[in-house]
Parts: sequence; structure tokens; C-alpha cells
Amino acid sequence: MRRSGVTIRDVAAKAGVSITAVSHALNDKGTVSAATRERVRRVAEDLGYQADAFARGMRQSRIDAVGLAIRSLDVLGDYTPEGVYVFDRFAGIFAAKALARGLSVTLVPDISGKAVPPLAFALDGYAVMTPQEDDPVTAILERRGIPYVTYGREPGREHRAWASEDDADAARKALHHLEAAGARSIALVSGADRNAWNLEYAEEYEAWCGRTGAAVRRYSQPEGSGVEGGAEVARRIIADGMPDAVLCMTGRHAAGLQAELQSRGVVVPRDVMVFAASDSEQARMAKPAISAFSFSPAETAEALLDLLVQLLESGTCDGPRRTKVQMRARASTRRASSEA
Amino acid sequence: MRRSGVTIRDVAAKAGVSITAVSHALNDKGTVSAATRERVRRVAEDLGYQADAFARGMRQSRIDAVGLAIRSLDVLGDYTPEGVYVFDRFAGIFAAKALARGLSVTLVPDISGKAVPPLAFALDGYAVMTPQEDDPVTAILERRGIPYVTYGREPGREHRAWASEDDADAARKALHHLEAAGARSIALVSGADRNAWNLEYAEEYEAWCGRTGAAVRRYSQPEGSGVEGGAEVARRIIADGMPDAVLCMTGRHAAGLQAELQSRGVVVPRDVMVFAASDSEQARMAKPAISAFSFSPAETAEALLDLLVQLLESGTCDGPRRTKVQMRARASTRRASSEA
DNA sequence: CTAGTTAGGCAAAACGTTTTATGCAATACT
DNA sequence: AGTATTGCATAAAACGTTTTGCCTAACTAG
Repeated sequence: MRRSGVTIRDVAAKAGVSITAVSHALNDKGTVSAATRERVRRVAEDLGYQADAFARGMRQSRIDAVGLAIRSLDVLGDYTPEGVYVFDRFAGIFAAKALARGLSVTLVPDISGKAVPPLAFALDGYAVMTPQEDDPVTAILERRGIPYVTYGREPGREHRAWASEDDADAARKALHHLEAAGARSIALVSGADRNAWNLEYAEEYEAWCGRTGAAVRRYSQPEGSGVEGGAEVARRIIADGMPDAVLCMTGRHAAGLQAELQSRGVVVPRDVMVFAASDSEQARMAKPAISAFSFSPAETAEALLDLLVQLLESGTCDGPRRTKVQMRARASTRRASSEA
Repeated sequence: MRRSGVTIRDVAAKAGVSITAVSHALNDKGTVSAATRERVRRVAEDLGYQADAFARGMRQSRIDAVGLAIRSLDVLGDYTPEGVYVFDRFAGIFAAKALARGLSVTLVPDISGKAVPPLAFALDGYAVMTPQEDDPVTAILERRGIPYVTYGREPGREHRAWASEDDADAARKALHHLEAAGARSIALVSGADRNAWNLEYAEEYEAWCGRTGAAVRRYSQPEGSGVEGGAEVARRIIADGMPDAVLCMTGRHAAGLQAELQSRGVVVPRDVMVFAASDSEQARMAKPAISAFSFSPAETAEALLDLLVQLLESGTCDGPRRTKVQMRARASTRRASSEA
């Protein structure tokens, strides 16, 4: 038997009251005398009683458990090379913060597929990581009426319940940083997903090109392709002629790209500067170390939880919330000219 | 309303059968004709019916959801410095593998405390990370009769359902590696937790000392103390006189220790070699890079799931399972003498 | 003194499943 | 022909809560 055995009936019997009284006493619901409430509570404590989650879930809607829909669990799967922990790490941090608020966190893969875990639709709400345009996951949640917040805006959907780094602001800062270091032509290496993160960087990038009159040089590469994907882009860029700087969305792309450029005689940062929109071990370990933005997952997780709790309690929330990234300026964008 | 609305009754009505027939048809349980089964299934599909997890959980024990008790969520909390992802990363990998077997994974903090999430005791089973001696978490699971497996043996408890790296074997390999590189006296920097990982290394270490006649020089430092903790140990070691090599349990301790030694004029690996029993970014980035063992979390997660599923299905399992670590020999243990 | 209110308590319904026990044909056996 | 057996289907019980509606006794107001 899995159940601990002690039910509300046992408590009621031992306390000499009805099960209604027990339920009311423990949940501060009906009208129970202070004396009875106290007695019931003591008995429940003694017996180690804890209401069965399923029985309770059947009656009331809330079960104090939320789902976390992590894309990397589907996309990466087994392929979790050292240094790629963005999502896994966020999961841990998010869970720790949720638990501090009394919420369990259930990790859920793709709920848009066939085999959906039984618990998936029984959860109180969801946090969805980096939704894409026309995301099937948010669509399902929407249809089922399950409240959700997203890490990153979902492009094309009107929804205020999201939090993320301020991507547009970060993009401008990155471009400005490179420009200040002497870059006149900049190439952008985007990821392949159509999420806010990629789209907003692209938008700011094109605005920058328009403003400065620089040619738009945009390359796309699946984020999962990693270091090798970066190298591949490097070859394309060389074929097209070198820009003054390359802005990569991921640290792994940046590292792979830089290494490939160097193997072909290009000197970083002298000939070209490299910048990563998201930091990673590969970026930090590269020689020269690659400048990058580092995030504050704890802050973002907290913001998401604020919104989710608001949503669960009142049905609305005061999102979106934006957090700031921090620039780690490293040697890959430190030009002699800018040091002079 | 959270519930999707379509219940087993709706399916029964539309298919023109009893709810019993529906339940049996969908779960391959009772005696239903092939024709009826097919019809029911089609109707259920059409209506998008999915059995309510709570209602189902009330009747049968299994709900296809397991808990993952991660210590780092309690211990580390907010403090998740870059480079320390062992547990978080394991959570992600474990979840991905569990989901491939149709199991949801719920992250659970300390279930030994007061405020236990309602879902915690309703789960089918648990995976507990690195239990300590007299671990309160396993004690509670034991008392409640909830099946569980542990990542790492729990010292002092007779329990076969665990998997982990083969710590004793790894310890011998590390000591042998250092000895082969010329080390005659070795210091061991353990963590403070009384878990199998720390204890088995200590045991093998003392056995090695006994065999070679070397003095036992064991230092203890909380694993959470990180790089600074390593530096602190370095000062203690210097005060006691330098050994030929230091074997640290964590990469962060090793890195902090090495840096502190170097700042005091000690040259690595010439004067002293440094080895980390668990790899980390700090170990990889140190100069010289620190030799370390890297794990195969995917393999261990798979083994744990094998055992857990066996346990859920039959009540017993064929554990324990041991996985191998891989040695990353780096410059911190590469002596001129051993190269000659 | 009587009618109305209130505080405290309880029985029973409801939640949506699974499981158990039972019924009814139709077929097989003696 | 009468009796087991089998195949299919169902009604009803059970799971452990929360919630609804009702009851009683005690108090309050007139």
C-alpha cells in the first residue's frame, strides 16, 4: 500500500468529531469552535495526518503544483554536452524558488504530442520556456484554460504574462559596444528558432544597419548545432568577405566560429571581433576569451513566479517583467584601437 | 474551470456503452469485444478525452510520476555560481530520460521538514540524490512505504536500490595515477557530508596510506564552500608542510586550492600535483588545467530509472549498479619526471 | 414568554475514476 | 434436454476529500 493509511476519518474518530469538522478545522473554512479546531489540529499532528493530494485535487482546483515546460528536454535529449546548461540550470533555480513558495514543480516535456504524462493537465499552471511563434504548447494550455507564464515573449501572441531579459536593450548595447570598439560592418549569427530572443536581436540589428548604413549580413544556424555549427558559419562568412565584427546568439556558436576563423589565419580581435549574446563555458574558455552577456536566472525565475502566482490567484497579472543582462567585456572585443 | 470537461461519462454516452466498458476498453482490463473496444477508443480520441489524473490516482496506486529529491535545491538555494551544475544538470537529464519512459518528474525539496508539498507523498516513487548517513529523506520514504532509489549508496543502510559511479574504483585509480607520476605523500581534501562518495574515497585513501606507509593527511571542508574553501585548505596544508600531491573531492576546491598555493610561490605540478575527484569548469579553466574525473550522468540516470521501474513493478530490483568515471589527465598531474 | 438569530456541528452529496460483483445470452458439454 | 461454461456487458461500490444543506441548542430581542 502506498497510502500512509491515516485518513481524515481516523482523525475524526480519534478527535470525536465528524469528518466535516476535521476538514473545516484544518482548512479554516466553516464554523468550528476554537476549542474543537485546536483539538483536531493536535490529533492530526499526532497521527501524522496529511490530506491525500488526489482526493483533495478532485474537489478543489488547486493542488499547489506547477509544470515547467522545458524545450531543451525535447531538443537536446541525450545530447547535453558540458557547458550547455542554460535550461537545466534554470529548471533547478526555478524549482528552488517555487518550492520556497510552497509550489511543487513538475518537469514536463512536449505536451503537444501523443503521450502526455497523466499529471500534465492536472497541474495548477505552467511556466513555458522560450515559446516560439505559433507555439503548440501555449496553444494547448490556452485551449485547456490552464494559466501559464512564459520565459520570453511569444512572438505573435497577445499575452502579458511573461518575463525575460530585455533583449532589445541588450542587442543595442552589444551593437554599441562593437561600434565603439571600431566596428563598422557587423554580421549577425541568429539561431533557427522563431522566438522573441532571436527575433528582437534581428530587429535591432537591422535597425542599426539602417541607421549606420551598414550592409545587413545575417546568418542563421540551429542553436543545437553547437561549436561545429559555429565553425560552419565561419566558413560562410569568410566566403562572403570579412566584417569587422560578428555577433553570435550563443556562446558555443561564437567559440566554434572564432576557432575556425583563427585556423584560417584570421586574428581576433585584430581582424574581426566576436561577441556572444549569451555566455557559456566555451566563450569563457576561448582564446581570446569571448565577450558575452550573462543572465540572472534567479531574478527572472522570481519574476516568472510572481506573475504565475498572481495569475493563479486573481486570474490576471501585471506583466511583462524585464530583467537586465550584464556585459562581460573580454579580450575578443578589445581592440588596440579602442585601448589607445 | 481547470478540468477539460470531457469525462468518462461523456465518452460512454457517445459510444452508447457503460462507463465500465470505457474504462476497460481504454485500459485493456476487463472483457470487452474487439468491436466495442475500437469504437470506444475512436470516440475517446474524437472527444479528446483524457482520464483525470486525480480521480485515477485515487483508485490505483500508480500515477506515473516520480519525485526527484535534490539536495542542492536545499543546500545551494540561490547560490548557484556558474560552473556548479552537477545536480541541476542531473535533474534535467534524469527528467528527459524518465519522460521517455512515460514518467513525469517532480522536483521536491526537503520532505523531512514541516511544509511538504501536497503532491510529495502521492508520487509513485522517488530518486534521492546522494543520501547521507541517517538521511531523513530516505527514512521518511521508508516509513511511508514509498519505493525509492538513491544516487549513491546510503552509508549504514541496507538497501540495494542504488546506482552511482564506482567510487572505490575511482579512488584507487586516482591514487595510482598520482603515485605513477611520482607522488609518495598525498593529502585528501574531503567534503563535509557523510555520504558514500566522501566515505569511500576516504576509505580507499587510508588503505593506500596503509599499504605504502605514507602518513594519513586528511582535510575536511564543506563542499558548498567552493573556491574560497579550497584556498582555506591550501593555507592549512602549507602550514602542515607540503605533500607531493593533493586529491580534492570537488573541482572547485581543487581550483581554489591550486590558486592559493600558487600565490604563495608553490609551482604546480612541479612542487605539488592537484587532482579533482569531480570535474568542473573551474578545474578545466585553471592554469595549469586540473586533472579530474568526469561522470556519465546520462548512464547513471538510466541505471537509476531501470531500478526504479523494477521497484515500482515488482517491488524488488537487481541493484546496485555501478558506472565508470573517465579520467581527464591534465597538466596539473603531468610531471617532468613522469614525462621522461 | 415567544420568535428570531446565531454558533456549532453533522449527514450526505459530489468529484471522476477503477474495480468488484453480478447478470444475461449464447455456446459447449453430458 | 438439461446443465456448465464462456463472452460480453453493466450496476454499484469504493477511493478520501471538500462542500452543501440541514439540524439543534443556546442565545437575543421584543
